[in-house]
Amino acid sequence: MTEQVNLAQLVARRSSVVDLEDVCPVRSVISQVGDKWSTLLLGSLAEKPYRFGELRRLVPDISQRMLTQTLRDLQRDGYVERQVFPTKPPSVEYRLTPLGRALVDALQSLVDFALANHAAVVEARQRFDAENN
Amino acid sequence: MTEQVNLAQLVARRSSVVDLEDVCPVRSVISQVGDKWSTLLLGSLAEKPYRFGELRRLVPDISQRMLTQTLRDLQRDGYVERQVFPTKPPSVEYRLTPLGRALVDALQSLVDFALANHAAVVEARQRFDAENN
DNA sequence: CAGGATCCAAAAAGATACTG
DNA sequence: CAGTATCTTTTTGGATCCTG
Repeated sequence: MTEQVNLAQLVARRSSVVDLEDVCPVRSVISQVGDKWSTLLLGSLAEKPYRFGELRRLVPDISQRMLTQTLRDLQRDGYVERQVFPTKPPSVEYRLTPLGRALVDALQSLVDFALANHAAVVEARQRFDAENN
Repeated sequence: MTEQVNLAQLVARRSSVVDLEDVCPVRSVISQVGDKWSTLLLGSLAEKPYRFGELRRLVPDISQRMLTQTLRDLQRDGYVERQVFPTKPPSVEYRLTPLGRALVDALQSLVDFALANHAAVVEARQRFDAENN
C-alpha cells in the first residue's frame, strides 16, 4: 500500500538546495510528459507499437529531429522500448513498456480533466485577455 | 456522463493544420501544468491562499519575475484568483478557483505515479546512460 | 509590498543537408 | 529507413533597476 501524498505536502518536502528535478519526483515526471511531443507519442504508442516512419506520419508536425530526441528521452526514462530489426534497410519499432503503460494510465485523469474543462479554460483566457486589453 | 476518451483516440483526432495548442485540449492543459513552476505553485495554493511574498518564500528558487508571470498565466487559465486588498502598502492574495482545485485533483494520479515509480525512472536513466556511454 | 520594464544568457526547437 | 550533424530561430528564465 503506497502512502498518499498530495501536491501540497510534496511542495513542503522539497528542498531548495538541490536541483528541482532531482528532488521532486513529480517535476521529474511532468517535465518530461509536459514537453511538446511526449503526450502525443505516448498516445500513439498506447494504441500499438509503431515504427519510426509511421510515428512520423501519425504526428505530422514533428520534425524528425524532435521525433528522434523525444523517443530517445522516453526510452531513457524507461517508458518506451526500441527494437531494431536488422533488415535492409533497417526498421525500428517502438513500443510502450509496462512502466510506459502505467504512465499513460496515470495521465488519463488529466486527459479527462482537459476534455471536461478545456472550454472553461479557453473562455477564462478570452475573458482575461479582454479585461486586460 | 462525460465520454471516456483515451490518449490514443485523442491523437487520432487532432488535425495538423492548426496549432496544436488550439486543437488538443490535453496539450493545452499540460503545457501550462508542465512548465517549471506551475505545479509547485498549485501545490502551495492547494493548501491555502497565500500572498505574493509568502509564495516567494515557499518556493525560494523562483525569481519574482517568474512568480509574477506564472501566477498570471494560472490566473489567465482560470485556475487561480487574485484578490487585491487596498491597504498601504497593498497586499495581494492568490487562491485556487474551483477549476484550479479540480486540476489539482486530476494531477493527483500523476503525483501518485511519480512517487511510486520515480526510483524506476531514475534507474532506467542511469542504465540508459551507462549503456550509451 | 507587489509588481512592471529591460536586458541578457541559456535551453528548446525548427530547417536543412548528409549517411550506414 | 532511420537516423546524425550543424546552423539558426524561438522560447524561457534569470538579474537588475524602477514605481504606485
